Amino acid sequence: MGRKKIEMELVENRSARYVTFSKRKSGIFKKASELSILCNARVGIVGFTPSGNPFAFGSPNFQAVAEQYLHGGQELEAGSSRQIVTLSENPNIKLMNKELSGLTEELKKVEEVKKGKAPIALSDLNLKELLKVKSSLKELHGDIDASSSLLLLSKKPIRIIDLVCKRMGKSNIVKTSY
Amino acid sequence: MGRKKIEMELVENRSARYVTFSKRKSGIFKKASELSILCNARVGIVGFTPSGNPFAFGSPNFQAVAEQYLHGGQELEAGSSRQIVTLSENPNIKLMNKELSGLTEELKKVEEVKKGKAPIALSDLNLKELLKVKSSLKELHGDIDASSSLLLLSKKPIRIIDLVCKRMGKSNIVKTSY
DNA sequence: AACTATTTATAAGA
DNA sequence: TTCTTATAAATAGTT
Repeated sequence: MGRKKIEMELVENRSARYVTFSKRKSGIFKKASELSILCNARVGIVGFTPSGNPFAFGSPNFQAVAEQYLHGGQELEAGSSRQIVTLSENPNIKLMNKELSGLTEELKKVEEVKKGKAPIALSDLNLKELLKVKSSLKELHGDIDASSSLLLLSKKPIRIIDLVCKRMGKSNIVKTSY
Repeated sequence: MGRKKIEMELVENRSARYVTFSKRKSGIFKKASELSILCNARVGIVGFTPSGNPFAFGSPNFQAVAEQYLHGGQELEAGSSRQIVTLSENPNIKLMNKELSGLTEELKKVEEVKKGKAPIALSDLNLKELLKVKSSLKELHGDIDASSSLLLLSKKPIRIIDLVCKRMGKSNIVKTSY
């Protein structure tokens, strides 16, 4: 979509690659936002930049999705949680928080292993990563794991079907119907 | 990008909305795939369709991302896991599997609660959802939670910054730098 | 599912 | 990064 058509292959030049990434990431975020607005869908994107930094996007954000599920949804199942008012009282949310607690437990285990033994390179790495992940999760959506929120809010199972998009070629795609 | 410019608002007509969703979802998946290929980035998308069904996409798939992290990465940290050959031996993977085990434990708790008491509508719903989620997760990427994989593979913490994309308007965006 | 008139996204270049 | 602009792509309305 530019001055020239480009081949669908790695952009060799480093700086050019970063520029391309930046532009296209913005593009995808905009598309996700539009999809969400136009179709009353919810979309979350996570990934890693060319240099390994994580990035994420939510439309609307996960907290809002949860709120919508509790209060706004016109598509709530019969007999569900209309009478529940606060998020923290909702069983779904409680379960999600339990999962986060589980992560915390894992952290403790790793820390204990680390104290008891000579530091292994990988153990150190894991510990750091877990700590980062934990703080990231909390920052991201207040003690609720992102994917857990999304998945638990689902009314139907994720369906694994091949290739959504004929044009796609290489990459592995998980499709769903609606 | 069509015969007419459309307003960025809910497509009222139900069937039209579904058609739009289908087309645009394919579009986003393609974009994500291209971003991944062009920039050597990794991208995961999860969400819900207008009717509440979950959908997901990964480029490359999570398992492949893990493999790349273990073997192919030219950007591995010094002292990390080059000598480790199988995924199942990798501490990161073990931790991820522990998390899945945690989910299983949650399931057991919910089941026990259900047996002991008269079925509450919400408990039933939660149990079903958890079961679905669990099987979905396993199907999706072999006993490894999607977001956990991604997050644990990260070398740096997720950074929460406002608005990536000026054009975006409403939706909440989590930005990152690279 | 296809077909196009148009609108958008974006590759180069500054 | 940010802006501009020529082009390639995506897609809205139709068939």
